[in-house]
Amino acid sequence: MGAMFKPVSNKIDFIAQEHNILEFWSKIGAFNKLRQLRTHAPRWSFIDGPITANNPMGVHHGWGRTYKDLFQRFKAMQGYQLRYQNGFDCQGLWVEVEVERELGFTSKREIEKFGLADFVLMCKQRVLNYSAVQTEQSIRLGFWMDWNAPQFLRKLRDQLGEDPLREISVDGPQGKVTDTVEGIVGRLGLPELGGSYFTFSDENNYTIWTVLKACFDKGWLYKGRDVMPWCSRCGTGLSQHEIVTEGYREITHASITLRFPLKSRPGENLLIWTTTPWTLTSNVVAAVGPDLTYVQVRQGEDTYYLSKGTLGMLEGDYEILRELEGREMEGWEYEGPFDELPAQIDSGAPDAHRVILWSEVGEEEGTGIVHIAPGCGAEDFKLGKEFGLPVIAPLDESGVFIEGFGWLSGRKEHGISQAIFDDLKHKAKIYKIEDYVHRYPVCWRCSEELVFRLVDEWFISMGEQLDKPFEDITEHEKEKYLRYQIMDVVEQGTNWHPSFGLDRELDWLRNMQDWMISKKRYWGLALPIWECKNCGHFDVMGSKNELRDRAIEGWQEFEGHSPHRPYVDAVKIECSHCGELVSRISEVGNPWLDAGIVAMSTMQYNSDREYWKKWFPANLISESFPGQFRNWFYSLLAMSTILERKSPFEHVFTYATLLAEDGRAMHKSWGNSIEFNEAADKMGVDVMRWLYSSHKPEKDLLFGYEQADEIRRKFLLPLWNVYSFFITYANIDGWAPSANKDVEYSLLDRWILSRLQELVSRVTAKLEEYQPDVATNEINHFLENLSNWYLRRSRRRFWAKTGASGESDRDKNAAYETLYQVLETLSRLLAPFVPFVSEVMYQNLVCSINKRMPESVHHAKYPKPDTAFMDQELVREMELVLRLVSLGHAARNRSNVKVRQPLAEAAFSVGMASEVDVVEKYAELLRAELNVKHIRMLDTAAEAVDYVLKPLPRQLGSKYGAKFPALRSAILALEPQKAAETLLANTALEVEVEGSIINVQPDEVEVQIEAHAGFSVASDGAYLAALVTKLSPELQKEGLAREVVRRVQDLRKQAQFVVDDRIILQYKASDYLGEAIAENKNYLMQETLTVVLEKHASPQGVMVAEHSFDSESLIIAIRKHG
RNA sequence: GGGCCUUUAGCUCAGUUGGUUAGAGCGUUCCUCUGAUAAGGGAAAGGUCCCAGGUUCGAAUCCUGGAAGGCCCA
Repeated sequence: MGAMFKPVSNKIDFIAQEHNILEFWSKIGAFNKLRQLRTHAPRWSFIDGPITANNPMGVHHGWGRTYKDLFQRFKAMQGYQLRYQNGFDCQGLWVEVEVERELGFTSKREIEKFGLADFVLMCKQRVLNYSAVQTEQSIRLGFWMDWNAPQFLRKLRDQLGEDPLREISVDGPQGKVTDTVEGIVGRLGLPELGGSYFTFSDENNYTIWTVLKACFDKGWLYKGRDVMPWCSRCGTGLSQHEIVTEGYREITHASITLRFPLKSRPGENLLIWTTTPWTLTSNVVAAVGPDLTYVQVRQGEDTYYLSKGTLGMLEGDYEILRELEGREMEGWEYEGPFDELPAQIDSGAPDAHRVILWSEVGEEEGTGIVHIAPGCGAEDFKLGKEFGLPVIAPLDESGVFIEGFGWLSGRKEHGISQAIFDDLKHKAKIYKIEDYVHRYPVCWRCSEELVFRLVDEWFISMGEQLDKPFEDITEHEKEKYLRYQIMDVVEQGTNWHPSFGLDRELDWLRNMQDWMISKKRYWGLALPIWECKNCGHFDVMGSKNELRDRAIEGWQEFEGHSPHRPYVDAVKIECSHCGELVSRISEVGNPWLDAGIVAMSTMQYNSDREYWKKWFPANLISESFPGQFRNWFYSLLAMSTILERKSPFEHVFTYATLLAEDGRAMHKSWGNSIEFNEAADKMGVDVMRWLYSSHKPEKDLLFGYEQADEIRRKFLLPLWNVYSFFITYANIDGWAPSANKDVEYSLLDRWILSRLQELVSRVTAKLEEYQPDVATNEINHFLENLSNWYLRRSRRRFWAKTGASGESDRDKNAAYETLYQVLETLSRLLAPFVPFVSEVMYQNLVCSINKRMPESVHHAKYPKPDTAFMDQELVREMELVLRLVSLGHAARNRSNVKVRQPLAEAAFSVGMASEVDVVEKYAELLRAELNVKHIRMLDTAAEAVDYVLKPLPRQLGSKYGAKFPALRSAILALEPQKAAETLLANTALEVEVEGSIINVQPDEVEVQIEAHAGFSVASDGAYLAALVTKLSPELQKEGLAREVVRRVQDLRKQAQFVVDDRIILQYKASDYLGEAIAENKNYLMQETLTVVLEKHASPQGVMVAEHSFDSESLIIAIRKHG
């Protein structure tokens, strides 16, 4: 017969094994075979949110990618076909910034000098480079996707650098594809090339054109003039999306309080406070709260106006002259701090300087009088419009003062504060200057402090924010406003996990401003807007063809290039209004357009609508929730709504933030960060994946080695040990699964099999409900049952000598059959979670035996619960047994008698009559586990001295409701012994409550019993275990014999004997111990596989050991027999 | 100021539709097992379930208000 399973070591290097499995998958083409196997299967659609291909991926990406792979594998095993298309996010400032850094550039001017064509090329190269890196890392994680070969991506990167226009041929799924290098790069992810999608692909860019055209047609696309956050280093504005989270820092600025002298009120001043002194150059008016109370105070010669609530900011003593309402100050004219500047004079600002009323003015900081510069702040700008004020915009795009600002012109805004203070000091305008700490916006890419600048940008209109609940929005209003269309789509077509995601998304939609889609940069979507400088009309191109048709100049220059700058900029069209030659606007697109279009572009919306219909909408998308409600989820929803008014996904699975083990964000400089590759090398990815998928997704995950180690010890090793145990003994016995399933299962077998089916059913349900954490909890619990109860109590059955008796052989076969079934099922059940170790188990348990089975566990079908094996009563009974066992161990602990010492008997009591049978039914299990000779119920009459009745609230409370307290006290008032006896005899108890008789059932009251002394006792509620601790000489000697057995086993281990090696054992023992050995000779020989047992004056063998214990002494020596 | 989330043992976290004795792991102390062995098991100590009201026979759980922290938006 010989071994049928591959031998398994219990000393296992999981990480090396993972690498072997990766090789195995690659050798047999496991992924492609899976796709072939499911070619005609029903579809399950997943859209991957693109990962930014700008750096190696981190462990936080590992978290998300584990979920993606988990759900994909689960669905594949359930028999679905999937698209398996990974996505890379390619365009945008984050790539530009890194390339700039590489080139050592610090400004936009340097990029333009360097040349846009080459710069854009380098951006593409960087993306190709890191997409290769991330592909390798993802493969290492076990993430099955339709990956491009990393070496292919690297080759394209290099060829692009050599000559982007050289023609090359590459292999695609449908054959060779020939194009220029740039052309191939632009077609990555398309059907003819396969592999990951890249948001820089031509298809992706042109499909966005389709969306923008649709917006244009609906009148939702417009050019707006607004004051917005601006990074003067990057030379671009930041959208609301970009600034809200990552964009704020605690920063200390010098704040200034200064006086605005009032005209025609000599000696009287408004007191003004600001943290941005440079904006004072552009001051136009001052605002007060109409309902706030203001005071005029005297300090020395001068008097000041400020709000009453801010009096605390004054320095030194003051005298309050009068109080007045803000509205009384309306129209007061004042002298501005920079009225001498040409910009002020030319704009007419000095004549406009006056007090206006603004209800938003508060008293939390400053003086309650707010300086307003409509060219320097978003709210200021809005007010300026409202009041028809002059607008002064002082800064150019690199943050330098433009002409008209006197000594300031040509100087940078950054670092100008001191000079302005000096100037104001000279003009005697300063009241005080002090440091002020506040949250100030910074550029999320380069950390430069933002300024607010008046600029022209392009927007998609979200429509008005109507002041009424969503339910009251009319069809007409939805028709008109994109905001409500998206909300409609979200309400009707999406499910969020966890569910609060819905509220967050709706909250974002309710409040979001118009979507700024332009960016004054270089690497990104070329916004397809051609704006006429002559008449102001603009046209939007909805496709490449439309552009070709409209082109009157520059098409040759552009042809053959991806729709990126600078080539696309060469194309000019004729203005459809005035006939003027028109250029494209210079802006590129917001990168969330690139990611948001993928539900359309990657599924061939524009090229094969039938294909798109098959896969749209996605059944699932999944990303982490911080950020994505306003980013990817939003842009995906927006673009799908614009084109189809349908949700692009049915389910969104979201999860929180990954932090370091110390609970802080991971930062290289804090020394608490772990790189993905390092984690994979040290923890192994099965461990990482289990760590990720067992975490409750909506909570932040603290990732680190301690947790990983715990998972290895608590989950992976026990699993492996059970598996290794099985293989070891199956090989010794030459056992293999057979078709003959006529098996006589033991109670224990039927129990674990029932638990297994329960597990299969629960895990499946929880994965369907997007609760992988609950699923893994179930598995952990099962594994605990399996290794710490089933296997512990079944071991001896596997050791039984084959052929000893028909009964024992049948029992052993049942044990093998059971454990095999459990492990084989587990290998499939666990495959989506831990694809490596489950593959190893499956290969050996299934493929070694039967070559006709699916070649990989990931080709197999997910287990389905077999109700024939389910036995809920058995499961409940075993729960009770486990409880009693635990009490038995506790009683031993208390008595300080070790388990190795057999005891005469254990007596139990239980809370309910129905449970008495369970003790009898499982007596053998209890006996063996607790190492006692006899199991019985506690003799309630003779041994129990005290009873306590415990009315059960769950049963009685729900049955009798408000009567419960009265019933409860009535039961407690009964004579306990008599009542207990009634109940334990399984008969109902008659209780009088408020004049009526209630029949209390035996399972509605627990009976607690307390036992005599003479036992070692442990109890938990009604449950009690008592051990008779008095030892007879026989028991004592048996205990000693077991001591000897353990020491022999230990010696076998040290000698590195195989578990079925037979041995010759020589020993020398003190007298009493000698007797114990002689009297337990058979037991000892059997346990230790001793064939020859010899008493010897000086024991000899390959291993010798000397022991003394329990006042006895022992020398033992072993050697192999035969 | 508004929306969402969180608050349970020293630490990290579970806690099903409300059930009167709130659990796990880590850490600490002790015990134990040894055919899973550079593991395993058990016990002890450790709790105002953030606070205050309310609903209910009964609240960690449901409701209201508040506090602290986080995220998002003004």
